[in-house]
Amino acid sequence: MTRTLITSALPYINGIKHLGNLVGSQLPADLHARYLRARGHEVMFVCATDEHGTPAELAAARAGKPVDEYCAEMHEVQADLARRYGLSFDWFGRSSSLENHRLTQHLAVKLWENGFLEMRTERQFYSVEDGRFLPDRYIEGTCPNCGYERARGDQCEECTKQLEPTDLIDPRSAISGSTRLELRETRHLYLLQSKLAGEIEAWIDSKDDWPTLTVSIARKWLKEGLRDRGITRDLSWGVPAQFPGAPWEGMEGKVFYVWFDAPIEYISATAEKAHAEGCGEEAWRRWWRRDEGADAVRYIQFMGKDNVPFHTLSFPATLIGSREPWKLVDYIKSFNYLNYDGGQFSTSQGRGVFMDQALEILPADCWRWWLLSHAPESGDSEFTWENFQNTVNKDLADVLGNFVSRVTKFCRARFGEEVPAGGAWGPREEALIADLEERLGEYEARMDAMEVRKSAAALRAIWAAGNEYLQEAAPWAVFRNDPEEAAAIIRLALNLIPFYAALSAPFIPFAAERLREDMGLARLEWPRKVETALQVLPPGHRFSVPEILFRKISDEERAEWQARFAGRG
RNA sequence: GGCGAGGUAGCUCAGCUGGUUAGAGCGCAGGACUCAUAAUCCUGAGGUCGAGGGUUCGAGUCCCUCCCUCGCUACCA
Repeated sequence: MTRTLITSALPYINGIKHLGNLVGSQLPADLHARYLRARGHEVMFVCATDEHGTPAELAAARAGKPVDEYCAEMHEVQADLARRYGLSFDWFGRSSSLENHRLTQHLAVKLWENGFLEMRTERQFYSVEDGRFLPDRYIEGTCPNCGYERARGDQCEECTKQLEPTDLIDPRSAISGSTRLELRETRHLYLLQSKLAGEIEAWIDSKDDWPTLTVSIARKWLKEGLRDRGITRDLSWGVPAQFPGAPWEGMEGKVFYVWFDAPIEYISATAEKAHAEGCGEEAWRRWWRRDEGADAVRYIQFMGKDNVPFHTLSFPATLIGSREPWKLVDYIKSFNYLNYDGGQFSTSQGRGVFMDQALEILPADCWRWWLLSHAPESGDSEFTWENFQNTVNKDLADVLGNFVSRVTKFCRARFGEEVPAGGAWGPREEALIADLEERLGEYEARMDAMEVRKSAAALRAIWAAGNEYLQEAAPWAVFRNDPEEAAAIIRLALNLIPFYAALSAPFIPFAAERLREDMGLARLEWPRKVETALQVLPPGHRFSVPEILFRKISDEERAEWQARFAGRG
């Protein structure tokens, strides 16, 4: 049996994510995980909150809470949202876990021993009033080029000129506005990516099946020359830069950079699960250590395009440089951005729909379906309320929901709430089965290839096939003269419902579960053969007519939501 | 500025290594049906494939120039 390891980019801890974040990593990862499990694969699907870094500290300060407490709370909020969206993580961990502290320090030590870390002294702005060193982005001042007064230390947003913080006129802290800034010396560990560039490039070159988006981003960085990267920061919240249980001379009071420890959490999260469940170390190591079975694992990462450099370059550099047999990613599925109604989602402006708000107005499956069927795979894609309304109403309510409705209600009216006996399938049914067999093959091929939008289209076509069949077979007309034949038609149509539920579960798990229950089945089986699958409900099998599976979105609601989420500014 | 991605029907998007009249879904128009969430099914009308040049027997697909959008540019994550 194939074992598949799936990781989704880690959502950052400082707030609730918007739908663009969801569709860029966690949701497609969940789709694939659910699909593979249904096909009988052993899957390990892990995710976690990414909890370190300056923004987490600042968000905690704004909330008036200690950072560890803030992170613990936000982790629960995100975990709860994940559950409500049906994200089927085998483990949803925390990058602040003990496991991650240990492993991050372990890997750093290995890198140090192998000569891939170096201590360097540099000068950096220190804000006396904030009591902290400031990342370039957190320094504001007047742009020497265009005079814009709110230019950031890395770039002026007005004239797009690249800047150094020292270029700024009247530099001040973006956090407090304080101008008491001093250049102070500080020492940091650097990951010598330049020494590993050759190995990384060879590794990237061996991946001939990766999406162009993934590879082109990685190649670009390699072409420009992989630079060494500082992996420690002068912060208090994070993985202490020290040896496991012992100080690291010169690194006192420093923590590892969030981007160094975050991807390591993929591994640590698997260990968290093993420990939480009282399993031995081998329970997680068989997924991650090539010397302990991970060579038989296919490892797939899902992420937005902004994460690609870290997953194609710096994280592999960490693992390769450790000279330990860690599992490297086999396939990276990356996504572009989802735009919102002609612009971008904006957390600061409250523009667009956020994960919690979305669930206030509609069930998770509606969002899952729209987002996945419009996933930004080839380029940035666009969310509009009109498109969303049309898609939900047409695909979910009319094509799928109404199919279930018309079949079950017709059966109840003519035969009662049980699968009718009598009649036999003829050429029309054989043709449908052959057609479905082909469509199923298409759907599976798309899902195997992780072509998300095309998978959705293939699934929709399977739903539509049921309506086409009913229209042609017209059991309501046949019933008048030949109730037996009508019974055979309806028996087949009823059996399409669990068939659809099984195939649709990766996309719309909640609706699939309701259908399973209403059709009186203990579990849904992925169809091996269409003809067999369409006989799981035998004559006499009881069912109940489902409630409306998906209600429609009215024009009034659409208009109201459009106004509500337009944001300010 | 540099680099990357993209600009294809009203909308959201497919179009692999260049090859007959450029596709899908939605929307729209007409028809059929009446079991169903005023649902479904069938048919149809819509595009000088961002602009201009070039290569070729032949280009949405390759080359050049230009225009527009978005992203990245390594200390936001």
